[in-house]
Amino acid sequence: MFKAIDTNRSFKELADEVRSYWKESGIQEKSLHSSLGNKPFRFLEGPPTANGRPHLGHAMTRVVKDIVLRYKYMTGHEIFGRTGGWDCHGLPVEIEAEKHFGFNSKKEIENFGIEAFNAYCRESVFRYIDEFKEVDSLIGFWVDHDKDYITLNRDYMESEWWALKTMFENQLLFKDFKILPYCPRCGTSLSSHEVSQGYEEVTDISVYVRFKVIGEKDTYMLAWTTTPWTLPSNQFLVVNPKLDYSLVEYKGSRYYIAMAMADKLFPGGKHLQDSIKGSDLVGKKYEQLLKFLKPFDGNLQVVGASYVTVEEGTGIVHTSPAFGADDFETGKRMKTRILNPVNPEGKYNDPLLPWNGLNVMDANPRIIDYLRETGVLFKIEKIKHTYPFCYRCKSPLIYYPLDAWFIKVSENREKIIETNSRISWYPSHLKEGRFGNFLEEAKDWSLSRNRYWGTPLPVWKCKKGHYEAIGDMRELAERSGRQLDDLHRPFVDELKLKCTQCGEESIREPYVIDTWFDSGSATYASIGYPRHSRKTHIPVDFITEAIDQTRGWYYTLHVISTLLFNSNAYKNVLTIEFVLDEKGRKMSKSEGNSVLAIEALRQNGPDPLRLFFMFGVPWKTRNYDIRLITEISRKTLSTLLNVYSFFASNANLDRYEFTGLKISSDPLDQWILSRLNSTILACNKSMEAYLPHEAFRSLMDLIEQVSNTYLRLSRRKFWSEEMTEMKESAYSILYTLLEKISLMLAPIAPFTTEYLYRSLTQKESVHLEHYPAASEELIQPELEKKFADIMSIIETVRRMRQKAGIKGRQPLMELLLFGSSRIDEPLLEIIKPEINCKNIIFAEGRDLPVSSSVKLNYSTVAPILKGNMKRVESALISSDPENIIKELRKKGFVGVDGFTLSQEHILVETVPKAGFVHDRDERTGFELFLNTSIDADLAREGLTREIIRRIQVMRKELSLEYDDRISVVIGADSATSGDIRKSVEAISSETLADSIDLGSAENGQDWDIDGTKVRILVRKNEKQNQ
RNA sequence: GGGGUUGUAGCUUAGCUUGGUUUGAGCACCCGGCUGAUAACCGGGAGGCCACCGGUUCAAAUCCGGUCAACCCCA
Repeated sequence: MFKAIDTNRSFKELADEVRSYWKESGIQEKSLHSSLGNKPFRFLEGPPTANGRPHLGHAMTRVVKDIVLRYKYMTGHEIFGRTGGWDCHGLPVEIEAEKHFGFNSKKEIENFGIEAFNAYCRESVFRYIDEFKEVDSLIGFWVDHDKDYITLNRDYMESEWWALKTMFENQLLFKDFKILPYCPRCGTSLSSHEVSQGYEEVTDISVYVRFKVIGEKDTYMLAWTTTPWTLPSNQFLVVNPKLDYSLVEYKGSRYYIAMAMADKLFPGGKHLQDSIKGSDLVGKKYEQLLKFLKPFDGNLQVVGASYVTVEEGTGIVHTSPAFGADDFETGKRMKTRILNPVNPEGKYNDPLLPWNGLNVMDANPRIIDYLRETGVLFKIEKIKHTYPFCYRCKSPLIYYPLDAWFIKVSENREKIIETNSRISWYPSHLKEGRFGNFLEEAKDWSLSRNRYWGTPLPVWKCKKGHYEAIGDMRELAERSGRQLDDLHRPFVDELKLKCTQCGEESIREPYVIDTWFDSGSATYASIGYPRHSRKTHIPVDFITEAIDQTRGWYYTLHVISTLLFNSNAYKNVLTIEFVLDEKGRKMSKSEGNSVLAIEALRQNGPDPLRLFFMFGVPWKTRNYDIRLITEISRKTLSTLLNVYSFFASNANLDRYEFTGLKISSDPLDQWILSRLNSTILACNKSMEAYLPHEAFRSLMDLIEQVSNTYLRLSRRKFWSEEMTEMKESAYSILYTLLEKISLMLAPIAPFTTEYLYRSLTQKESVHLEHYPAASEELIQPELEKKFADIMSIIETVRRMRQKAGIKGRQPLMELLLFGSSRIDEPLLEIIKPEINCKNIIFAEGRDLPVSSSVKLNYSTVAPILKGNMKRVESALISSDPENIIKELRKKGFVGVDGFTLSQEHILVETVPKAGFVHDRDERTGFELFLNTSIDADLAREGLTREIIRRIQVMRKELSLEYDDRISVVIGADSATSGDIRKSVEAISSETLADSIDLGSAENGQDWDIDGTKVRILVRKNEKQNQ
């Protein structure tokens, strides 16, 4: 027996039931701890930063991961790394903690105590992890959460220490300056995340100043800046080599300036030279503007850089490497030392400066005065712009050079570009595009953070400045003489070493590392390499995350793996776009339009949501649309369940049991088996190519055809009482369809397919089975094409019926097909009932059932006939049009009233003969003529169908079982009664009526069949025991 | 300013790799039909300068160049 199902249950309810079954029977564990084969497949989970509740975007990436992993399992892979992972460190966690305690400075944290502060951070992370796990369970993301990797675990951090030590020893980890957004009042740098919270629009004073060019008479370079306080430390001027510059004479002096800005700044100025390329200016030397500090060798010259624009300013950029990131890069490129006259409190600290001791912001107006006095100030301008302020204390940030530890990425660009060439990107444009471009410009990775909650940098420094890296806990214990349980701050800070070089005491560099190094280390640290595992999983086969990870996790994984292992970190990477709200806006907490995963699951159930994520390409944004979600699952899951329900109820009545696929000669059966196997082939191909959405689309098409074509056309087979060969074959095919579709859809909609598959097969789980392989010998592309042809013809005939105003229930005598091709006889038998036509006749060679008329084509004939037009026309009309046409066909011309007319002169019009409608089927090229004459017999058959139809409706309204028998009484006028009497047999066999009586049918239902009134009474007969 | 993606009906989209009938569906609306599984289905109506301009070609939604718009990344 096949399990009867209720097709009206919600998908959420159904999923809940399946989930309980999985739990009770340990299905998930079986899948996680077993394998259907031994091909290795390595996965790596991108660890969410667990500092917020999971939303729809999280849900989508988890669904995509799950689909790929389920597919890989079903295709006989042993999956490594099928676990979760959690990114636990970092500033976002600290900020949460600061909010909790009400802190707003580092000093407060330190007064409170790093130990207690970090203890709170650790605890807060785990609060969110529970909800992630809950979502994973609800949505069916099967990973082994007992084996999750956690970046704050000792083993994980030790792996990172190993990596950092390795890098240190290979000179890949080094200390340098970095220009960071910095708050002088708080004495701390800010992360970009923090900076972005503090932008404000302000009005500032900006200055244009002129730098005297050496060796060119009375000639200056004009530069613009909003930070006059950086002018004393000017070291370079930067131009864009590709931009056009002008030399302009203005008020007796000459100025270099970007051509685009020349007329704005020098109205009426005389252009001495235009279109000077920036590259031609490179190398020019100029005099120091404020002659206090001593510049270094190679300073005070023009250099080129592509970041210079003419959007604002002059196209010539004043550069002080201490106080700007671009500036700093320029300084580094020019291999100069940095001129920094400002101390960490934001005050000048160089006695050579007249403004020594002043806060730089306060010094600004004084410097402007000085510029004016010395004649180098060209112009002052007030501007409105956005400027970053400290989000804690509101004081303006400056960019300031700080000590920082870096990973040497820039010098290894070629390597990371080369390892990128081994990666398959989905979509492919990311490889050379967004990601590739980013690699081309890869900068050294600033690793150190002056914070508390993170993996401590395992570098110690002695009093003489010798550095040393420690690779794991045992080494640390040996060197320090103390054993630690926890590598975090503040415990690790207390350990002092003895310098191996000089014997002096070493203390740890006080930084923690960028949390992106944590997650980027997952390829090896998640398995505790090298202490707990001798092998890494590098490169893993597959990762997938949202688009923002291009510059995040994808990048850090790639860089670390390339530097440490000289390998790409992953072979295949699928990128997912964001889920937007119903109006296409980005979801955000502040807008209040973000959707929590758990809510979406509650509302839709897991499978409809999963299908929604698979509808359309994953790397295009999609709008969260509940109506669309419902529609997709209705067309697939609901349809499938209904097909099953039909199958099960009929098969149970027939006591059918599946004993293998039985293929019949029926082309309908052969066709659907061909479609099935084509689809299996397509799904395998798409899934192999990491394009699960394409597999889903193929499945949607197949499900549609199974339901609306195969099953609809096969239905009659199931009505025969005995088990015919045809019927058994159809059952076996339907069973096979349901089985294979369940298997193919299982990775995408794991709950519903489990329900369906188990109801069908009584097996343990669809998820412990192999993915179907195609029986290619059953694929018949020609037959699939022929079916598309006959479907097209059926549609065309239905259109013709409508044109002629004849219902589908009214049988017609014949359809004539004119065309060079033919349709196989068995396929004609499929068409006939669909179009309700007794005969289909190929009429090629016969005369078309049209009457033709001929008339003059006035525009072509006028020059020939001139004044004889009227006369010739009447002669033409009075002649036999058939003869005219025949002669035209034969000779190409015809004589009419003394004139010779050819084909272009005569218009032939055809009209279907009375009793026919005509249309052309575009797909097959057939000209179709449908005979619409209805004689008394046909009319009676039509009436019979109408009566049957009414009785069936009434059966349904009485909720009768398929095999319930009835008695019928029909009341009608005498002519109609006469017709019905002749059709009693047909009516009773179609409606399972034991008796059809003609009478008054009191209490029966009244029907109006196109004006004919009938009253029908239906009564259920008691079942007789056999 | 640089880089990338996307633009097909009111909405969601297929087709673009490899140029070849009149760009094909679904949702929603209206009309008609069909239905002994279905929350369905079928036909018709209305709704497309395939974003725009140019080029290649016998032929362009498709290939190439440019423009515009939206979004994303970077500065």
